[in-house]
Amino acid sequence: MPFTYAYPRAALTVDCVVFGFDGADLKILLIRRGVAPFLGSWALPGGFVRVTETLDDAARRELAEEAGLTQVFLEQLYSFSGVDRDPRERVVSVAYYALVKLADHPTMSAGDASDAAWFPLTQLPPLAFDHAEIVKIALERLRTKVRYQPIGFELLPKQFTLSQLQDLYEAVLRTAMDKRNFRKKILAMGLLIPLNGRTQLGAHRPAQLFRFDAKKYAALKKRGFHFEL
Amino acid sequence: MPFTYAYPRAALTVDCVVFGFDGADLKILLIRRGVAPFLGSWALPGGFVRVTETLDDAARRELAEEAGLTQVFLEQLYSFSGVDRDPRERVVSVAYYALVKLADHPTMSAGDASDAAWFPLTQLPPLAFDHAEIVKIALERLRTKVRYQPIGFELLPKQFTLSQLQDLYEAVLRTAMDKRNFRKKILAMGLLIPLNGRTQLGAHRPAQLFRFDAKKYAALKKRGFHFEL
DNA sequence: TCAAAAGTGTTCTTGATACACCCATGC
DNA sequence: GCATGGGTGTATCAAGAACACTTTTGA
Repeated sequence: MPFTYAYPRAALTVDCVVFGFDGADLKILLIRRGVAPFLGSWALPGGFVRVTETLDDAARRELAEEAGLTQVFLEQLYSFSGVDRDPRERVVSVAYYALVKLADHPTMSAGDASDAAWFPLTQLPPLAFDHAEIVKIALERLRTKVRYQPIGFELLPKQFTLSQLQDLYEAVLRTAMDKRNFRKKILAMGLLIPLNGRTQLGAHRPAQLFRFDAKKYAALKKRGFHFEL
Repeated sequence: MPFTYAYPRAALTVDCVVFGFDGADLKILLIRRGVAPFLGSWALPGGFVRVTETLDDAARRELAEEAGLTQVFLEQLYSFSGVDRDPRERVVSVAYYALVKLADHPTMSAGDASDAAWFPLTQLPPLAFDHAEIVKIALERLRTKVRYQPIGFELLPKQFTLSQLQDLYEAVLRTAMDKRNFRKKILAMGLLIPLNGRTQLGAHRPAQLFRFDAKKYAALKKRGFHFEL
């Protein structure tokens, strides 16, 4: 059932850079390709956009199909249009980045995709197409955005300790931060709600758990508040 | 000469939000449509992406064809994909925003487009398609970006006074700024080169002209400097 | 000489930085 | 009782905010 047009058209795809944090390293989710081209290579989850869906719809559908991920933070990143980025034909890809609570999706053994795995950013394998470039842009975006919007919480479990939060920021921004100043600043915003539960983990003093107060943030933002860390 | 594909494909367009500054108001460039749909309505300059060109190429080509603009600051903004955003068929549009030195392109009587005109942002006519939404997103981007990247200079002539620069920031950010503090801060960055010429304008004290030192900025940026105003 | 925009310093307040020790727990 | 990470306060320094008058020119 062919579809014909008066002028040639590029194919349209979405690709998703999915970030996760395991408490130590920032990681991204890759899928091993089961079809040519780049058969057997690692690639970003993604695929063709259907003519009946928006780009956001397509990105969410691909995340669900290829990685079993739903309900994740997802934001459009950039559109990539190099004329030869796909060896088969002209393909324009709209890239997204997603943030997932790795601890909540335990071990995350992927969906129906042939093969999916988390890679630390420092140990990425060679990637198909121009996906290395897309990852680079996504990382830049994450680094700048995490500083002035409270999106870091999307990478942590709903309940987290201040040390976990600081570890996350240090991993994303690749900088060491002073513990007292970090706690002072983040608590001064009044966006973290202390919970009565506690965490024990290993053999140490239990830490206070917090959750991010999204409603309060939304209200403050309307009144001109700017998150910044 | 039809082109056929196994699956239906969306058409792909680019649309450009072109900002200009006349010394008092921030303006955008609109084109009056000469074809259906929205015949006679005002719309953003833009058009279909050819299968042989990148998105950036397409945006620059459309700016040249429809508005006679070349050599302008141009940056990809966001991709819009509402299923019904074009009444004819499925069209995905990649939006760009451009900054032009309005004073250098004098009166800017447009290119070969049937009709082009500059509108102050406060007095925009109804726009075709979802272009009002695109303008809104572009304006948000401009407002956030102008504060931490030196792109404001793209809207001023190469030589400008500090008052012109401050007027620009006040127009874009819609805030009043203190003259002494503004000058102190911007000069402290060391990115403005004072010129020996002077401007006279009306019947007042001449003002020192400056130009932006793009080379110095590039060098500083590499060493971790962050522009911020 | 007047109107209009250019230009210039200091004080105060606020937020950022630097820094070291005790606490609670499991082993 | 010891190893491990959790938790806390102050003093200093830098940057941002507030603020009013003199200068230069053309008309």
